[in-house]
Amino acid sequence: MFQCVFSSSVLQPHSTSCLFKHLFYHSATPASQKQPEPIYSKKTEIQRQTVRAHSVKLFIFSALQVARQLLLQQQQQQQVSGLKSPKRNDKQPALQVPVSVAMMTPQVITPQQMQQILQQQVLSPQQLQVLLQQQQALMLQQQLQEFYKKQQEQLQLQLLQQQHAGKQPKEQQQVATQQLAFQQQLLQMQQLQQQHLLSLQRQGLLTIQPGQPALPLQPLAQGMIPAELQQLWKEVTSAHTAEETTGNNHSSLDLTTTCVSSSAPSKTSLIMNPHASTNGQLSVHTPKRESLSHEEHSHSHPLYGHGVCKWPGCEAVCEDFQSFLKHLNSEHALDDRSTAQCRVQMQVVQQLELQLAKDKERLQAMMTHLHVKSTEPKAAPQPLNLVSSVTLSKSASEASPQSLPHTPTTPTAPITPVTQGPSVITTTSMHTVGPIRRRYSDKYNVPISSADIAQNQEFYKNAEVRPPFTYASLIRQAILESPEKQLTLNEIYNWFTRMFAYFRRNAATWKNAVRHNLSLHKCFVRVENVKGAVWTVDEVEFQKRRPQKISGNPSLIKNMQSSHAYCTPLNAALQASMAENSIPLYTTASMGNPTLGNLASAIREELNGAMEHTNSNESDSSPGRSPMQAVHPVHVKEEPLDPEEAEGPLSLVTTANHSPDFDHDRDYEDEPVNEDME
DNA sequence: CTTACCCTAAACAGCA
DNA sequence: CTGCTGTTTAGGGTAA
Repeated sequence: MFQCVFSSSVLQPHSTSCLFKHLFYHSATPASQKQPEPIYSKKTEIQRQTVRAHSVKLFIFSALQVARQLLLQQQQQQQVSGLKSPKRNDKQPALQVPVSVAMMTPQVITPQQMQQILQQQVLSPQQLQVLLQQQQALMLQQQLQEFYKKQQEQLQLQLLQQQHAGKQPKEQQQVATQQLAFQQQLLQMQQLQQQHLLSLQRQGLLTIQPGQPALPLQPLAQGMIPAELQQLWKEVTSAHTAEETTGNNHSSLDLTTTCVSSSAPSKTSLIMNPHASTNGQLSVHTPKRESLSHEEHSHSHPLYGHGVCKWPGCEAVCEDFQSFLKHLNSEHALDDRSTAQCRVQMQVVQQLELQLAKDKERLQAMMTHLHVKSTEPKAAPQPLNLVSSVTLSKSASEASPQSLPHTPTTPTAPITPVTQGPSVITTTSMHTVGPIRRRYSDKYNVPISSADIAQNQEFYKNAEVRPPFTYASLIRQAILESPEKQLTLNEIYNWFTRMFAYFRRNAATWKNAVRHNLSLHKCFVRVENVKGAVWTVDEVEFQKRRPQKISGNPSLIKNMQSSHAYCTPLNAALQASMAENSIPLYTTASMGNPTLGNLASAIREELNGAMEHTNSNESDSSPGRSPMQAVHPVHVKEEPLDPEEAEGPLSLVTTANHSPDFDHDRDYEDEPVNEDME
């Protein structure tokens, strides 16, 4: 698999030729910000620009081709999966959605329509997913075309400027050219990053085949100390704002804006926001495109802009600021819902911060690459083997009133903790384990939910989101995934930390819960072994609990639809927000299917599994209930440092009730976990 | 309102 | 003594 980390992975692994062009593009980018050549004539510069333009052209073209290819693949995929494809259009890939939808969506479905679709549940989750894919593909295409246009304009402008500058003294001209080139390079990077995000997101949608090997992850802030990150961030942001204010290269920025804004609304309103759907407020939808493009009017209040309440998922229209305040106080008072939404937002921020850190590092690598040619072999491939979720804990804005004393024994910056390293390994091993999973899935007739756990493990492995499974089912899953169908307690612990980022902290809490569950539930049998004691699953006993437990599943359905509870909406909203920001859930490369569609389908399948179980008493592996349903006030207490486990603040989910006061400065480094016990 | 389920917390015992 | 493992109890939340 070839994947250039150079922020333009639109090309990703699909085409070698694309990759070559892609690399050509990179190498053809002007090294002007490097040491200026002694004789740096205008001609040379123009030649370079021409070459670059050509490369960009190639790049765009091939990206478009790839986009088409992907669309075709999707179509095939759909056909395989039995979805009806009404027609196929060569020019414009046909939206393979029910006619009612397709008819009103010649191009991009509006948020309202999305919401409507979702509400009416016209589509199955798979169909929704497909729809989303297509929407994204369409948008990508549009954006790429736009990007191409902008690039051309930009280059023309550049050439003009250079011609004009030719009358100036040579030195001045040289400096100006270099500055321009560098600035544009920076801009391009930003654009490419956006492209990259988008493409990653799309890829996340596309790589849903369980057997598909996961791509290696990016390092998050490998080798970068927070200060550096901050500095970099400053640089980037200042550059960005400078460009925005000058408006000089605004054309290039437009794409970025469009990219975000155009992809935002649809997904947002699609997934997010139980609230709006329940309140029926979505009818008054104002496209986020406006509110995102310029923020001038929203200075007064971060939650108010363009006459719309910007509370996540609200979008209620408020005539003026006063009515907004009224609305804010009435609709978003301090209640459970708001608290939950706040938690969601916190997680979103957390994810975004992570993504930001990651992309900053990528940007730096790119800049480094462009500055110093000698490092170029190292720049791209190096990150591939590394994992990113590390700094999740670091930049995490988790709320923990008492977060201080938890600093692990290794408070240093972004190490690649052992917890992470293995996570990559397990990513691949996960897939090798696939057959095993399938085996017992078949064996226990639980292909759906069990597979869901497994599928979405790619997501939970990296996202610090609480898995919506009970401890019991997770333990069972862990044990069943083991070759011997038995695990020691410590191995179970390791499985938890390995498979779920969420369990890389609060060790004392969840470990206690694990032990508690092991002891409490009859389905877990302790077996004395030569080496010690191992835990096994008594499947019969486990099934016995199911009928009782299953009663909780319809509630989950209800939760999903009415969104009263936080658990599922939390995930969905999180996904939505990630999607909204074109964030590929920050480990997209490695995550098989962290997408809305998959999550939705996973949940749906889980529900189906539950329903099936209700009807036929067939076995099922995962309970429908979510631990998140219990949102307890947590009595924060000092946890002893566990040399083996990551210690951190209590999770956002459990602590958010207390304190919206986020501690951004704390290090949440995970401790190395002794994995290789198996 | 009751019941079942789930979660967290915590006390406690046994063992290395 | 400390830490891990395992058991048990208590209490709170959710949902049928």
